[in-house]
Amino acid sequence: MDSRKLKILQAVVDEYIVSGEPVGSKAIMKHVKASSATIRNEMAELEKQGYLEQPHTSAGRVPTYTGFRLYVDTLMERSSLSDDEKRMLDGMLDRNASTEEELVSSASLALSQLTKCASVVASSAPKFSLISKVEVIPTGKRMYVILMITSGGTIKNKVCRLEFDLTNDQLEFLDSYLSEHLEGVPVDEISDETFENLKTAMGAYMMSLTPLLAELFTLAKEMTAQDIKLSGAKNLLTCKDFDQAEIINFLDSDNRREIMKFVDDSFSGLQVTFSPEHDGFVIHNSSVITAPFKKGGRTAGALGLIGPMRIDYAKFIPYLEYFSQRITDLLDERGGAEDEEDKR
Amino acid sequence: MDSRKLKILQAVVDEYIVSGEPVGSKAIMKHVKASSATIRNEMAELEKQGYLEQPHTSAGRVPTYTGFRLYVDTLMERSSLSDDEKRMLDGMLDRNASTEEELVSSASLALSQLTKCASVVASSAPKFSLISKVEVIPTGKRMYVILMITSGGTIKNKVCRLEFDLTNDQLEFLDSYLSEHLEGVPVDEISDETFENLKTAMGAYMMSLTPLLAELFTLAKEMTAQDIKLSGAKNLLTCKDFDQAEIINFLDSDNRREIMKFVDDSFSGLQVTFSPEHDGFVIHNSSVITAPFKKGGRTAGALGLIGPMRIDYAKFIPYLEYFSQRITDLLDERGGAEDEEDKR
DNA sequence: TGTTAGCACTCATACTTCCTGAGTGCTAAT
DNA sequence: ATTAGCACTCAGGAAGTATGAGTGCTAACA
Repeated sequence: MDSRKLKILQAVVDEYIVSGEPVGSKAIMKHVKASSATIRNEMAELEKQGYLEQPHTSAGRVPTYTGFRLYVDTLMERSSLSDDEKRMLDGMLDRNASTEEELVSSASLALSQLTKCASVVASSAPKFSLISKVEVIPTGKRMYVILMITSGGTIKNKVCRLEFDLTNDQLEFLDSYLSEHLEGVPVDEISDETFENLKTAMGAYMMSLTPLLAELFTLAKEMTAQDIKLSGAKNLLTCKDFDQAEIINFLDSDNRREIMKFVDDSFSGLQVTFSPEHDGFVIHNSSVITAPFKKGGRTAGALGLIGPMRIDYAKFIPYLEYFSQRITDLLDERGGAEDEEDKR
Repeated sequence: MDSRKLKILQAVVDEYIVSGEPVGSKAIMKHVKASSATIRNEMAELEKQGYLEQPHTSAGRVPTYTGFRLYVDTLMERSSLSDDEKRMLDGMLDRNASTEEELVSSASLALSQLTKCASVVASSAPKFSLISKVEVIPTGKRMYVILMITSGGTIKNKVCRLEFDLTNDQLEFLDSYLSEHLEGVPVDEISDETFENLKTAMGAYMMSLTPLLAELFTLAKEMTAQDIKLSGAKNLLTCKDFDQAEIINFLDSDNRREIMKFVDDSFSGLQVTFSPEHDGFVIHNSSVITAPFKKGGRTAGALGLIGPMRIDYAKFIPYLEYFSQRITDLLDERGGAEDEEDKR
């Protein structure tokens, strides 16, 4: 492909990103040394090739997603972060966060504020962490709380109501059995089988304990469930590139499902995806940028940005990369010791 | 006030609630035996008295909030629930909910779906409950989880990172001290003073434990914090009676603060409030209906509905009342035993 | 004296019509 | 291959024109 044509495409995208309006041949003259007529000819060809399109005959051109693809993959000139910017981004991270979740959330919040887009955090973290504590705590007549903590610092609990009160014997037995057989086990290795073993091991106590064990089991499942959190969703509502009804629909729907669609691919590295590339992503005209972050050398989750296709990639991609890098650093810094312990 | 005039006002409100358009004199003729001219005269007077207003000269009348007030307080004919309706509402309650929160949430969700309004749950429950368990659990190098459970079944935890690892001695001492001195104490009696006492009691351990105690203290505070949960907020977005920008603003803002404004008054009994009556409630043209529910004879929270002023009060108020009654029943049914225990 | 029929008047809303200008494609000259 | 020039297109705004629902007022009526 002609180098001038590429330059023109780049110019169209650049202009479109800032203006949001179809770009005409005259506007391109600022970027490319050629007359408007020449540019028009080239643009007509770019349109034939599928990189541009015209909303209507007498309007300028708008990039198609294929055009954006080419732009993001090869044309775009990424701006690198100044020290000031880095400081600013650092300042928005909650370095005092005591949990991974809080740290990543603060990045997500910052991103959504900086970009006026929605931001998402997808964690796959629990998969690699071990159960470090299971406890059953009585909290009232026939009420029990099951508490589970992983080495990664995730804590969840479930309340369980039984038909009968447990005797001290039962509780003691249960407690010691659980700590003996579950602590140190990777969360994602808890399976139906584990559950069955557990039930039979309970022997005579089985009948009364089954509902409790069932809860325990679903709790373990919930711990491994991929957690997805959206922040700044309202930014999408006020974004004029989107159809409001569509956004409302999205916010209403179980959007985690939707978001999953692209999260799975995101763990391998920075990725930009456009809605038409993801069959059936509900928000038309949107793009999603994701960057994974690591913990102890392993991918622990991803940070993402959902916005219109017309987004300042050159600026926001570095933001995203910087955040994911910082998160990785911070998690390693503080997490190193813990991980060692886990492996013991 | 003339009985015919009241009838006319009632008719205007009734019509307006279903149509959402200004109501003209002809439309009223269906409800009141009088010519349109007479009705017009009466309406002119109702306007002078502040119950109605005209968007513009050649339009019908719209009730003012004073008009709505009169309607809700004295004019409206509440529909009583049929057995079928009751069954339907019952079916939407999650009777298997193991916590109060889940139960009330299910009612809130149901309400928002039935009414196409936003629904809110305000719980003041923790105020009356006792701490039934405090535990500090080590979960990794220098990482500790503080767990707190109340008799009401609320469970919260906080992660805390210390500068140094605690010795077994310290942990043991802490644990026994906490269970001895905090368990059984009403959550809302935890004060700065308690905190200070705690610190001095720690004696030699104080230095290392202070950050942990601080977290413990804020955790206790969080337990008493009034919890407010909004569901079905997107219904407000699609409601044409509202200004979308205003709603987005509301959703964006810390709306709990806003909602607090009327929640406080709501615990005494069913209440309908209109936005102009609440100085500065962000959503113009809205009304809020709240109904308290009880637990063990004491108000434990309130269920609320936020919608446009033009809302089917006759139908929705009974819904709300029914739900809050059912919740009260269910909580007493199952909670009775627990409460006894609490008082012990 | 209260009620009603009739009529002139108002005004938001919707529909048309017209205009403007940004932008195009094509042709002919360079 | 590039460019100047020109005729053409068409979205979007401005201005004008119905339409009709609804009003207030007046005068007649029971």
